[in-house]
Amino acid sequence: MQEKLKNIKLFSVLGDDALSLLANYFKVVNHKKGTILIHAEKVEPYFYILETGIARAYSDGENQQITFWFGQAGDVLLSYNSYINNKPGYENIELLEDSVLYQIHLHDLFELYNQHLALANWGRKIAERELIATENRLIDRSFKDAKERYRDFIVQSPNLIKRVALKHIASYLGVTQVTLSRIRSACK
Amino acid sequence: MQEKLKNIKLFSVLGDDALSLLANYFKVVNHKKGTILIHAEKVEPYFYILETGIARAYSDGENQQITFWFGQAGDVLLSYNSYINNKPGYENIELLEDSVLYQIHLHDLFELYNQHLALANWGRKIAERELIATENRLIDRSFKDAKERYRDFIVQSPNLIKRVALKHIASYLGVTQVTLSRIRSACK
DNA sequence: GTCTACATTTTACAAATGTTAAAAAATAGA
DNA sequence: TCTATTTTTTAACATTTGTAAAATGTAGAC
Repeated sequence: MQEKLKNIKLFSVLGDDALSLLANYFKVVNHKKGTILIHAEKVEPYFYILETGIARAYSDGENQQITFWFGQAGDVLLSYNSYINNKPGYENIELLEDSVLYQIHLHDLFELYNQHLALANWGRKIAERELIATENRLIDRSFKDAKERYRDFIVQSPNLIKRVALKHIASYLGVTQVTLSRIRSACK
Repeated sequence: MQEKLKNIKLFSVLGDDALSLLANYFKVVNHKKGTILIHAEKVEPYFYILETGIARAYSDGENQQITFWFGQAGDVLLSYNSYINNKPGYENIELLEDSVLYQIHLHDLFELYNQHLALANWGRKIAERELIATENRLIDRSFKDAKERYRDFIVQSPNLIKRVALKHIASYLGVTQVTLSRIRSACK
């Protein structure tokens, strides 16, 4: 397991001692495309890292779902409100492809955080990086119009464009599918 | 200093040992209204906690500034990209009132993170909480129209409505000042 | 192949928001 | 208090985006 974890970029900053500790608790799991790994309104007790596959996080509204995050190989999947506050989360996470994941129980992870300094700081950086990315997306919503956001998305996530339904990309970009379709036809 | 820090909610989860460690490095600083405490495009080496006052974080565009965050008493002010990547950040942070702050050098803070387990986990939670708040704001941009976002803002941040210029609130809500003005006059 | 379900595009119209400019109101300093 | 400056509002018009419904495209089951 330790060898497998070593291949994940997220773990590359960790020393062998931290890695071997983690390896004791991580477990490989496989899930089919369409699996809802994390459910909104529930306390979800697992922390996952995606080895292969694609995932999306979304929230349910009255008439629509809003996809606000995509996960790719090496990314962390979890219910942040479960993780931080031990309370039901706001996000569903769906696997958009058959996936292989590494799974650890939050209980174990927190135990490790409280035992191992390097791991606690590693966990800190995971959240900090995600925060910067999210804050930048929020800022882009104001600075850039939908066309620019779509163009940026194509450049920054060419692999997602190919593999993810446009309706999900539309809501990720903050527009309806009709608007995205208009943008796409104007680009031809 | 330790007694002062104890009054900040952010520190309430810390034990006396962690707090006294921190207290050795934190320093009280005063700044006038209008001070730009954190500059975009620069590596900013300090981590601040606001004791009294109000602050806003904004990014500069070609024709406009986008305010994407407000800080109040007890909140953390820093350049996340300086903090995490030791690289120039994207945010300016301006004090909107005369303020009292606690200041610590990032170098010292990281030293503490690498010495003290409880502090490393405390730093983790700071970022995690901010992440949840930011992610929720991003989701709200899609689910709610400007009128709803304004109403929510009034309810959730009544103190900011009173003390912050409407032009800043407009860009925080993701609309122009003209649109916010229309919303406000329709609410009367 | 044909059927079915689902995804995407297109169309026409409606609603929301942006742009620009100007007026009005509020505020800070002298 | 008065002036100068800034903030906020208002107006007219342009643009973007949303909504609903129909048309088209796509993939898999049979």
